[in-house]
Amino acid sequence: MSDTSLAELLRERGLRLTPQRQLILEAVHDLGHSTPEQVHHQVRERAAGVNITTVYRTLELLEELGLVTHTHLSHGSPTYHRVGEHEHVHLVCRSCGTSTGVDPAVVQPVADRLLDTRGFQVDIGHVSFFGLCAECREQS
Amino acid sequence: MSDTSLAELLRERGLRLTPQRQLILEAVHDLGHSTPEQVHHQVRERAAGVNITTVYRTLELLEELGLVTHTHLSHGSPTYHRVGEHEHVHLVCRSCGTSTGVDPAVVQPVADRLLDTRGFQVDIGHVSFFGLCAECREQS
DNA sequence: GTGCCTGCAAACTCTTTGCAATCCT
DNA sequence: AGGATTGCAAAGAGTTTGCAGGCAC
Repeated sequence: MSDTSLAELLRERGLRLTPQRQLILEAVHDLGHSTPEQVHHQVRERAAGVNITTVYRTLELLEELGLVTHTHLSHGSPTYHRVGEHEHVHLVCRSCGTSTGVDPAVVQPVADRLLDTRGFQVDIGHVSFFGLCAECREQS
Repeated sequence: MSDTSLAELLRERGLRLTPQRQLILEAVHDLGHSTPEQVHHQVRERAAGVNITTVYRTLELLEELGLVTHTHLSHGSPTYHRVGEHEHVHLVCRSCGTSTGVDPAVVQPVADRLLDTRGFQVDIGHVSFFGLCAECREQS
């Protein structure tokens, strides 16, 4: 069904449905959150010829279409994930690097307050918190 | 006084106090939040010969010493700022790119809750929210 | 004097761009 | 057929590393 909506969204704009675009969208859905390089790897398991350049261009396109979004976590690379029901807040551990998701409802009160006091509309799907996860806290 | 603590921290580790290190720390303090390149520019106004490499190495060192921290905002480059009283949460507008600071107390309740429910200790000095600022919301 | 630091240049990673060939519609 | 799309290679940002000379201590 995501393929259907992809095809429709593309057609609306006079763009084309290609195997690469289907595979890349599928990879983002399957992987949860992932960097362009991780998406590339995943896609290559199915279709070896797909170029990293195409991954970048397609992720940008999918973002314009509103099918995926990206967030900047700790290091350099952005991570992409699907748009939709499963939006989440990232908890990124600065020690071990792992990233877990929590229900965005947790930050809703803060988002509401910032909208009231500052007029700033927080994008709840893009929130990341850095810090220390439970395991790493125990070790130190 | 920050110079004093810099000197002490360095000496404790057998490291040396150099003009570059003083200038770079000062630049971070003066600039608020800034990228390595911005720090480099600021430092160069006082001492033209300082190399960008040194800026990178020194920022990393200052972070180890606990004098500065960095956050990843929207695009590629990280932004550094001093550690201390003036910690703040960043509100980054995805439309115009501006970044404003708010009192971290705003997210304290969320941080507390995440510590309770997940054991995750949020680093309040590193929080960034993406979204739309008041001005950009009006325009659309 | 010792060895930490710096500057320079080159290497590296991640991402973008130009262009000709290819493929969707 | 016709123009969007891809792959390849090269160019670009941003960052890191190696090494020889210089400087803090």
